[in-house]
Amino acid sequence: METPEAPKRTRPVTINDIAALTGVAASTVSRALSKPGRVNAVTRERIEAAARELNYVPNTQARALSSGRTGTIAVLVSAITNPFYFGIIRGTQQQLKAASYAQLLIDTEDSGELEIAMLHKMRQSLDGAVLAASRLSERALHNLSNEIPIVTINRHVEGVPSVMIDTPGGVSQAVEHLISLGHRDIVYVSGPATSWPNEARWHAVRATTAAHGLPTQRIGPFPAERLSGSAAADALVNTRATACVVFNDMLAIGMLTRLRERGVRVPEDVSMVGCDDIFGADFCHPTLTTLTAPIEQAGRVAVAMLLSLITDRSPAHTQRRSVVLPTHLTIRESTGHAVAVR
Amino acid sequence: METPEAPKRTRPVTINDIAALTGVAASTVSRALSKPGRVNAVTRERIEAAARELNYVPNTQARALSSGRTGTIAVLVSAITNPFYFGIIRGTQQQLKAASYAQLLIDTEDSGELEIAMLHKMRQSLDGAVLAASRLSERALHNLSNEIPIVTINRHVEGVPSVMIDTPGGVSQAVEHLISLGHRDIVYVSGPATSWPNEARWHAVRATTAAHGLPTQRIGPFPAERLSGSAAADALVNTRATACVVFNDMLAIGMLTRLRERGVRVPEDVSMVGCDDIFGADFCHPTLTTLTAPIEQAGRVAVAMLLSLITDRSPAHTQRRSVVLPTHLTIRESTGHAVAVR
DNA sequence: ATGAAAGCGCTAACAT
DNA sequence: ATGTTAGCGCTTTCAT
Repeated sequence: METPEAPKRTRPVTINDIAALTGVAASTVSRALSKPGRVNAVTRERIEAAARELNYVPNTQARALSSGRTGTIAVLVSAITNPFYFGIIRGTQQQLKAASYAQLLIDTEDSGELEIAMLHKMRQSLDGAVLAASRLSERALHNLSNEIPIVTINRHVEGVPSVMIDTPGGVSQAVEHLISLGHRDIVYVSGPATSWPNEARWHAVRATTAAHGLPTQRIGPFPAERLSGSAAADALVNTRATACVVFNDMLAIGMLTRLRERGVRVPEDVSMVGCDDIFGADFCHPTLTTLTAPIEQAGRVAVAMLLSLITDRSPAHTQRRSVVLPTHLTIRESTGHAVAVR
Repeated sequence: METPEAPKRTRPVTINDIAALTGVAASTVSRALSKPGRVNAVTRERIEAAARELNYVPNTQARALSSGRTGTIAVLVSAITNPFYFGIIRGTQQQLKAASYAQLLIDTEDSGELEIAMLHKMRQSLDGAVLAASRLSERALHNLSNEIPIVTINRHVEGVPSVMIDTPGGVSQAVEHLISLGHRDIVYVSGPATSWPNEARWHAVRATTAAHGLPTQRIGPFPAERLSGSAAADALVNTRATACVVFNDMLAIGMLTRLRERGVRVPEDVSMVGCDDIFGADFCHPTLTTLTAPIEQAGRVAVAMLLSLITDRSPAHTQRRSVVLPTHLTIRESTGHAVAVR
């Protein structure tokens, strides 16, 4: 690395230093560095050489101030503890790094107010934002989208570009799987009432069971946390259902723990399907049958869309407004044949 | 929220607008907003009222450009997939938000080159950095620390403020625990060779076994990933040891999976102790006896130190240069009595 | 193709 | 206590 050896804090090199060294104007240096091609090839090379020699690093603040582009993208997650968001963040990180953007991480703590407040405050220091799990109203999202480029994940609002993970589609598959195992009494364990995907998953469960002429019910809502699993598990036992689809793996893993404590065997007594396939779903006990979501990919795609939104001059209608990523059912140990009688 | 209703993108409000509205100079507005107390109470209130009315949001770039303070702290992690770092990030996030700092997340991909390159490039857009798991040499860290305020986590270099999680101290406790269960042949499963904590943990294992007159050996090094657990597990079986201390939980959980596949029972055939107590250590199978580290707290403390480093005018020697956070042994299912014969 | 000059929004001396 | 004036480093017209 060309790190300066001197430990003393020294005045950073600016384009003026390069200009002085090469005998051109500062504006030429700026052009040579930010839009090569708009400058003579040989002078550009001289400038680049000088920049390298002086170990020049552009000042992003100054650039942002005059150009309006900050080179920073915010990624908003609703609760940084949830491994689901680890995957998202990992995906966005990869894609942003590849495009030389910086990633500002914001935890909205599941609060729509905080979400809008943060975005509003940082609006000027951002080129755009990825909203993973927005709690905002359709209208708020719509307005926001006119203020600053945004892409949502798992939240669809007309006119706002989004990446949807097709968990509802997968849920149908999961329910079919349970039915094929002989289950006739399937309940949906509901996540937070404010969660958009939660509603979608519930509808998918209901539609699929209905198509088979089976009844269904939902229990909850429960916070999507491991600790809430206890309450959810107890509620589940009370229903006397033989199988359940759980809002997400986080909650499902919490339920598994509680069921074990109570001596309810999975899958012998009750089968369970989770959603997401987060870190841990493959090594909990029993391992969890779940809807594997392309989480990391969702992060990558969201950033790709956002950057094209920012960069492209193409008219809005040319842009892909929304993409849907498929999920698939990963069958592990937590689902099995229904027993004849409970 | 005081979000403007108009969806049209409009020129942001500046201090000049406030100045014009209140009839004072822009500099007074600046003072009133950033250092109240240096301005008359009533004019300040008028200014604040106007700012509120116009829905003013300071432009961080401009502020950074002229003041040199960016209000941004970088947090560098070596591999964003590891849940250990999510604990750190959660801690830093909390503390930074409380102090109204923005958090820039950087994944160094376990590369010292990337680490120094990123920091060097962003030096001017940062007020400081938290290095969780630095791969840099002592000298590089020392130099860096003169360029920009940094606090390291789990890496001690003279003159560089650090937060140390006392896992080595806990390791001794873990080894005592195993010895008390009758184990006489304990191996250390090594993490990455470049990892500083890895060495410290190994030394602690060796010192403690030696104090009891017992032999010990290490196997590895292995990357601290779940997949590497297979190789580590196979190597462990070959040693015929009855117990092991593993570099971290990530690797340990990977080993658990492999041992199960091979029909090696934990803890009946072999006992295992991990390090960190990451997400998953309490629900893997069997649940993992491990050294619980105050991960989130480490993140919080690191930020607190960093901010005081940045803010305080107190002379360097007044600053806490280093803090050590204790760990404790959490006993779960993966450790048990040694069998007489293998 | 290049240079000169005017800001971007804010802060920080320096005056008053 | 407040106003005036210079920039911070860069990009961007507008000339040449």
